[in-house]
Amino acid sequence: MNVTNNSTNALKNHLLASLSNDEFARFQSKLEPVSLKLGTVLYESGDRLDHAYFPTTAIISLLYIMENGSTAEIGVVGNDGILGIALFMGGDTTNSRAIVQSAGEVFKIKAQDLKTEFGRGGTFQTMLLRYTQALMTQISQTAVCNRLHSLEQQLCRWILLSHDRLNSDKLVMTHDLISNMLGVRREGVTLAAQKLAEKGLITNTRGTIILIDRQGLENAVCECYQVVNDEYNRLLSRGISRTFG
Amino acid sequence: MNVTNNSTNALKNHLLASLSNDEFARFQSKLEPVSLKLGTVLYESGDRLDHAYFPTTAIISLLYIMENGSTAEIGVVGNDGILGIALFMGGDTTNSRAIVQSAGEVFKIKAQDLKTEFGRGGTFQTMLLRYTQALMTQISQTAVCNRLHSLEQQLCRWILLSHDRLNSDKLVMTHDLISNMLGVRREGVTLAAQKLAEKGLITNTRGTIILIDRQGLENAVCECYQVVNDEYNRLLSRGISRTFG
DNA sequence: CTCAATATGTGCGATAACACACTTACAAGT
DNA sequence: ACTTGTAAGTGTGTTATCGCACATATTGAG
Repeated sequence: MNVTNNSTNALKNHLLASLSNDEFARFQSKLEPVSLKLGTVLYESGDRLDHAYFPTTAIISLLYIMENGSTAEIGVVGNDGILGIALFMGGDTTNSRAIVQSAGEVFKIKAQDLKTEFGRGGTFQTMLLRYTQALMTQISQTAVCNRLHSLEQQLCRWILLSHDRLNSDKLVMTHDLISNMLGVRREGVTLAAQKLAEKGLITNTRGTIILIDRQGLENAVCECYQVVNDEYNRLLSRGISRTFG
Repeated sequence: MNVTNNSTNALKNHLLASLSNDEFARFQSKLEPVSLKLGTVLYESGDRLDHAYFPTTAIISLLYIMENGSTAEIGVVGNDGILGIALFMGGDTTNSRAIVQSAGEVFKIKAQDLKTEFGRGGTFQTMLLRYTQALMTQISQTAVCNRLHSLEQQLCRWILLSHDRLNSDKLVMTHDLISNMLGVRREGVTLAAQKLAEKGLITNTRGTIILIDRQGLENAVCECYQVVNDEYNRLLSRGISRTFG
């Protein structure tokens, strides 16, 4: 794989794409492309972070793990963001497990390199902070949604969120995995998925959910989905985009 | 009220107390003390922020409001932090309502003054980012707690969280208000409070909860409380403290 | 083709929280 | 002392989700 290809791919990540030519030139030699398999754990809860990751086609889920082993997702990172914000926010460690929710590619960068670039200020720093702000909205909305909305609505939200970060209508994902993300029983996901399938919004086969009626899902989802989406667009809309040259 | 008094009071806020002498000297003329009554709304959801606030004795609750009017708290800000992080994170607006949960004093600063100081870098910037990181942990843990733990446990958590940010064992707070924070029914809070009172952990009278057995509450609370506490201590422990001179 | 592993479907009783309707208790002002 | 508004307590029936046990379906490896 040559450098040009790497660079082009790296620009699929919105944050990297928002760098100025100068910034990106400095940056690209520090980026290492990595392919990740479903289920790979990038950080364990409590880990000191050695690297940060810019997903391009992979999706990473941020999971909290409770003492009794139950889990719940607080947020999800795709090509819109970066995994490893604790590096520039301070603290250097994470409270969540970061696990690959959908196989794909990420670009890896050493902790120190990321910190250095953040410390320079500039567009990159601005975008990282804005992204963190957007992620906070996502986490907050998840908190509220967990409290106030039905499992069926939340499953809609989760499917749409994944779909947005994917190129495909096909989500390779077992009910069991989804139940870990949503912090509910596996049977609950099965039931909710059946309801959505009955309504013709998705198909629901072993190990895969295929999105059929995106508009229908958007009608069925709770407001939480759109609120988060709007905030991402507002904060991260690529007025600062660049082309690779 | 003279300047010396203001300054001394301002140092009750941990973030302000972490400033270097230089930084604080520059800062203190920009700070305006304000007394806040219970229920005052400092920001409404969607507002553009004109000011940020450093609480000293007041407690501010961050509430999300859903379309159907139901509400849930995502976090709470006391003398450990700052209200208005969107100003330095970017975006300048907030998604949450900020409402005074316990009357008291805050120090107000103009949006631009805060941004300027943040832009200088230094200890202050570091502390603000670390605080934001700690707040994210609080919000995340709330998300998970909402999903996985019982109302009674969450009420414990909420009482302890408030107590930590207060000088008193007396929480002036109706069940109705608490139910808005926790995103549950008022009757649910009544029931949970009764159980805690039966166990001798609190007294439960009209409009006031008095904390009786702090250790007992800590035994009854879910793990979420301690996780958040530890993270605050880790990120914000005042190794960088100063005395006013 | 068969088996083993894995994923999904189903049934049932238990429970926590819900919605709603109402009563009781308290406190402040006239 | 009485009224009024507000806070808290109570009762009943409903619902969503849980926990567990087990049946069925699908897939991949041998």
